[in-house]
Amino acid sequence: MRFSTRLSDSVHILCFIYLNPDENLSSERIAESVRTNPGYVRQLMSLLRKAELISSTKGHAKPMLAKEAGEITLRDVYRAIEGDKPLLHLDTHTNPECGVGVNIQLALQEYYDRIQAAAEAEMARITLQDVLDGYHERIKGNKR
Amino acid sequence: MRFSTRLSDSVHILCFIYLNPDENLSSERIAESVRTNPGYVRQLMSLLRKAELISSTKGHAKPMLAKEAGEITLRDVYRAIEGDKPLLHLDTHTNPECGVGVNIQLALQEYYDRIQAAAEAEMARITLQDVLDGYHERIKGNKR
DNA sequence: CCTATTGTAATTTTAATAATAACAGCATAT
DNA sequence: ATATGCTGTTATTATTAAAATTACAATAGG
Repeated sequence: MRFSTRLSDSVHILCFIYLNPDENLSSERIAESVRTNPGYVRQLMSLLRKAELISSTKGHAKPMLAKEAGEITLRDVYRAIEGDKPLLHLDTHTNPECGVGVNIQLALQEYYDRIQAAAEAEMARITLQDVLDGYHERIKGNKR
Repeated sequence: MRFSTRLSDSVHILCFIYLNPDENLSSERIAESVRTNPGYVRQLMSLLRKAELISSTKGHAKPMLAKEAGEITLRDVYRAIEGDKPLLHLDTHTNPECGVGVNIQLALQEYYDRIQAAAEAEMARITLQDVLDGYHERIKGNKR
């Protein structure tokens, strides 16, 4: 497959909502910024809404963050979008007649869980506000 | 794309080499255990050899670990196989006319780097020996 | 009522990965 | 030395998850 940009796109959407609180924010307008199509934006927003990170109502183009930007972490967004899908994947298709493969993979799971936990712990330390701060610094820098 | 099992398969290969030090270990024999084809096994082994994790010679079916199992970390394997490819990917295809997208993505990079570093730091704490220990415990457990 | 938009699902296209195939070159045995 | 088996490498094809696209019922607001 192509590799996933869903987390990046979701953060983009959240920032875009934060940065445009008053305007009419249709999925089409957001899609223009992400350079994708409104359907994809609405799919991601649907997941963000189910995770209670944004609020939005059918027919009304005014999505809003449901929490402060400082209260939304990258882990919240990751879990909203990816659910339990991990960063690393076992090969679950090894030869079952050769016990080595199966048991190595099962042993690996335990360590992959640790790696996943370390990554998610770091995600939990990063908020949408941090990303927005980085964004604003960049904007300032460009104006110099 | 389908998601990558290259790291898992590479660990499998390394363990298989460790566990079968004397036998004739052709890529075909390893491929049977991974349930894949010899060409794929040789591709991964080529990367492992370039990273000096194994040694092998053309025409001679006797690959060997180039280091102690306790000296090979998951980060070594990950970097051998994936190089600089990260776990999380920016969307580098946002609308350049809308500065928001571009700058949000650039701001994100800094935080993705932190997440990648956290994940790799945990990988660096896990050795092939750890995985082998987990494997042996599992084998023992099954015999009970 | 009419228009714009959401929320959702179904289908198609794209692209990274794994599978497959092919072959020159080396090692070992006979 | 010759034959056989295997490696190392490259090229091509198939597979499959992600993104793009399409469609439409349902709601908000004028």
